[in-house]
Amino acid sequence: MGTTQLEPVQEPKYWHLRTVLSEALDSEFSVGEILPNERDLAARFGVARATLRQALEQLELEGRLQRRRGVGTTVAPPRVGVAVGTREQVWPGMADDSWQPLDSTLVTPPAAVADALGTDRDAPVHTVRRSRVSHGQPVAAELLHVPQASVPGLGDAPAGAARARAVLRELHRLELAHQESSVELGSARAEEARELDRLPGAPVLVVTTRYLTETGTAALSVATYRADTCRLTFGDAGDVRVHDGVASGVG
Amino acid sequence: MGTTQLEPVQEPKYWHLRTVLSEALDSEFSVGEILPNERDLAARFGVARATLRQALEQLELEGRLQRRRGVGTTVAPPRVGVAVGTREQVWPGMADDSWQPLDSTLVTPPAAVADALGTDRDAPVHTVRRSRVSHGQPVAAELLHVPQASVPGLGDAPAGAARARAVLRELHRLELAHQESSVELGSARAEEARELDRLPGAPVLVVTTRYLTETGTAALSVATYRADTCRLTFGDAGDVRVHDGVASGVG
DNA sequence: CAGTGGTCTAGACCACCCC
DNA sequence: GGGTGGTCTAGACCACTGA
Repeated sequence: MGTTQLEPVQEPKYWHLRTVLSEALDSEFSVGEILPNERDLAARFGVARATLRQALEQLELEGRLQRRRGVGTTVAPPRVGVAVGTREQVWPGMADDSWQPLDSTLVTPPAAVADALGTDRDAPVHTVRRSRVSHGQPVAAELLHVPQASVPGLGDAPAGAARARAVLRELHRLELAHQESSVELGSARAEEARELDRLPGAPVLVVTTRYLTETGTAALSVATYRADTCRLTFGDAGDVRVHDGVASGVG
Repeated sequence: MGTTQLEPVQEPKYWHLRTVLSEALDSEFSVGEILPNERDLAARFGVARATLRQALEQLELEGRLQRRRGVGTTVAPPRVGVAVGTREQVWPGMADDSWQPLDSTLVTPPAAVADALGTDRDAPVHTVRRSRVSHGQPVAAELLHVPQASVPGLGDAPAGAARARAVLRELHRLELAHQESSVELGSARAEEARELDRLPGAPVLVVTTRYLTETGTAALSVATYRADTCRLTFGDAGDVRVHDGVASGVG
């Protein structure tokens, strides 16, 4: 990061700055290293702090940087690939323990959930909260909605994680016919942000999955993944990595 | 949007403002409607324009608003679901004409592409540019990398779209064994931004797909989708919509 | 406590669109 | 030209971290 001044260009300053910093990250910094603080960096490049922050925000969005209040800005490790769809269709919580059940409640769900499940709007639904951890860091928070009708044999498990596991166990008795997912960009609400160790509004990838039996929708999962640290993989695409931290191409 | 003042709360102003505006959008605006301009809105809520803009940025990220310089801010339609992975595996450009071939060049690719393809770093690769349109709007730009070795029978098609189609046609002669994809957040570079009718840095969903034959990687696709307008669907999840424009849950 | 990133302000000017 | 959103500034204060 030897350069001290930005040459005048016909390109927004923050965008040019992003490029300059990005190249500096490639060549002069290693993962985990702490960058100079924002006030120093801004002065060094001769821009206002707000402008510098715009560039840093871009780089954070791209998973290149990690910023923590009171601590500083560090160089982020490459995004972790998290499998969200494998070739074989399985119930949530079956052969896969990257998810950890937290608790479960029985409530009448929001209208949108009832509609997606195809149940009556006042039909009770078990909502199981699960958390996904990868490399020691929380990467996703999930709400799994299971209509009470899908798990009629559910006993009286004690509240908390035990009850969540009981719901999943009952679900596994059904035969899964099909599952379909969608991915979109969202922003973390207060509660999710806390679970994911981010601030409210942090960008997340929202994965909505519908689990279908022959007779209808047996469960609906809404999982929010940290967009800064995660790369979602489908069909075991473990290690495809092409772009330079950015939507990429032939440079 | 009757309210004029924000009650003091222990929550960032822009975040509270986002919530207020979000509710106003639900109840008092319809798709396509134009909001008051930023200066007026800021004054109406008694905040600086920068703070208001922070709230609008959130809502735009969530696909609730669309902002265009020189025009104004409008209420966005619900995100369109675009299929990126169907149960059946097919070559790009086969039974699916939502993609439009633009042109094709034969070059030695960036090292990252060569590595992902498993070819020598100096091996020539056809790079096919394609564009995807949905509901009359461009939603994605793709670079499809096909090693020359994958399409040995390629004739001398004229440059441009014809040549791009020829590459795809040759590719279809191979037998597809497997395909794997990953999705991550990125930001649009200058060229992609132009193709997608956005500004540089706009958030995009980057879908990287590897097409495999029995003998190795036959092609590599890097597609960037507009994150504000698209919901990517896997396994024909056409119309699952649960959250309120946000990473959602049981309110 | 000092130092960090996060929020917020009140202004200015620019790039773009449409009339 | 007049109006829009996009960029940029120079400052202030707040919330959080860790020594």
